[in-house]
Amino acid sequence: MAYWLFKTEPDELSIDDLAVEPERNFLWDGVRNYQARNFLRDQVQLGDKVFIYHSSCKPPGIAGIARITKAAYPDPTQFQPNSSYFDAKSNPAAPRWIAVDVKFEQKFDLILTLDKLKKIGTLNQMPLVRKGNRLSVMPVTDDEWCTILSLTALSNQD
DNA sequence: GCCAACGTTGGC
DNA sequence: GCCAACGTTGGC
Repeated sequence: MAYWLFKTEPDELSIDDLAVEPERNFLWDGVRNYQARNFLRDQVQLGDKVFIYHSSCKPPGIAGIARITKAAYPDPTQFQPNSSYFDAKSNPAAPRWIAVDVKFEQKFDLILTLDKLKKIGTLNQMPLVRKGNRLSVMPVTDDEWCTILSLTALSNQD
C-alpha cells in the first residue's frame, strides 16, 4: 500500500463533503496535468491512503484522510461537453485523462496548515512545500506520512 | 485581487 | 526542437 496527497479546493469537494457520506465512493475527477495523471494511471492502487489537502482557501492545509476505492479508469468528465473539465481532443478509444474513486476515512480535528508543514524540516522534500509547486497528485513517503500523522496527534492535544 | 511560478501551446 | 506567449495554479 502506498501513500498520496491529493489537492482539492474545498468549494469543489472538501473533507466535510466526504464525511457527510462516509460510505460513498466519490469520483476524483478533473486532474488535467500529465505528471499528476501519470501517478493516477500508473501507481495509485486500490486501498492506498490519501491525505486530502485543501488549497486556495484559508488556511491551506491537510484536512484529513481518504482511501482509494477504485483504481485508474477514464475520467468521464473529459467527454462531457458541458463539464468544465471537457477535453475535445480526448479520444474515447484512448482516453487522455484518468480518475479514481475515494472514500472518507478520517477528518483531522484541526487542519494541519501549510504554514506548519513548512516548518518541519524533514518534510522539505515534499513538492507540496516547495515554492511554486502546482502538482495536485503527489506521492508521500512512509516517513512523511508518519511525520504528518504525528503532527496531527500533537495538534489535536493542544 | 495580485502575481510568481509553472505547464502547455503553437509558430517557426 | 526551440522558445515566446499564454493560461492556470495557488499562496499571500
